[in-house]
Amino acid sequence: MDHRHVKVGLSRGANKNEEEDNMDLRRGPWTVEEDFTLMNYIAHHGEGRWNSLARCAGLKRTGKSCRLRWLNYLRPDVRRGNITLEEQLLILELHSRWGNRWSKIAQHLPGRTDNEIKNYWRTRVQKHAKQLKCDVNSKQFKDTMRYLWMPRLVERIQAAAAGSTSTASEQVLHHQTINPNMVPIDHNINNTAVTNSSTATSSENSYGTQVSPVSDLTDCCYNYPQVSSNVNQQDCFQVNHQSSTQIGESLTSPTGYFHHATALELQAAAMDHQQNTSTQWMDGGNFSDNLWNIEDMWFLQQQLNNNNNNNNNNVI
DNA sequence: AAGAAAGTCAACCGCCCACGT
DNA sequence: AACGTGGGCGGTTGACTTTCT
Repeated sequence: MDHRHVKVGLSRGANKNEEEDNMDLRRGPWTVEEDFTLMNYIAHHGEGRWNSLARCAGLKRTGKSCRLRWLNYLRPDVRRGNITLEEQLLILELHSRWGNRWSKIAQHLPGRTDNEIKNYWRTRVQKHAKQLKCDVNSKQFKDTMRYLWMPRLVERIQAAAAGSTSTASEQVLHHQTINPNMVPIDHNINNTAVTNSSTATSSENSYGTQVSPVSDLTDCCYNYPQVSSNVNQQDCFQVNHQSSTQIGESLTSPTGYFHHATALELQAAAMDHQQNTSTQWMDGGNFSDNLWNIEDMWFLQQQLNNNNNNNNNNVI
């Protein structure tokens, strides 16, 4: 570990005393001793007034650094480990509503920090926007999230709930049959599901943060390389519009798979959304109803068809 | 086996705003 | 009103790990 001692320049508005205090401040990764010092001080004196806290605690850190370390790592209610399927779904939904308002999104994911959610978005979601060669804020990408990723996430939530007592292969079967109107054709999807379902343990990286192999968003869009390599986008999934009347029977509201608090938060968020007039994905108060609007799926299918026609025309 | 590339995440930076004086 | 200060926020960096070739 490289524990650097760095001369830190003056922040805006810093006075002469602070200039002296700011000299020889530590930067970089926190040591166990520093963590203990900070936790101990906050336990006795509480948080806030971070600059004076840093001084009084004897930490050679900026107040900001102390605050960040406390909020993102040391706080007792910080949840570490897998970002669950439900949390991923919530992040996608809330980001569609609020954009990069990470702290606001984090308020709806108890124990998660804005930094963690931001990192999740940048490393997992934006990566796939790149693969799609489209802007993360584009309508195409948002439609893809809404019509492809989110339904598939819900499917996986359902599969995880139903498959908690079933074998991996049964879970795959469940994945394939749970929605007869949206059948993944790309075998990579199923292979991925087999691989991931059979991998019961989570991979843990060096930072101690677990990334669930089952819940990772990547699994929901392994067909994107096809899209970006000019393979017919219809291969991503099929929608049998003629049998759309079966949808109501075959689909279950995803809300029921959220834990109670999250469901309430979603409802609150939906109410909040209703008060906003900006165009968003969910034009109503009921998240599940809108998520599972088959007419929307049909709409996207038409969009994809149009896109393909345009692409073909361009090629010709 | 080794180097390159990609992925991950803690930590930092700079801007901004609220509040006190 | 103007200024100083603390703190919150989103964007970015870079160290480290994992995966790929």
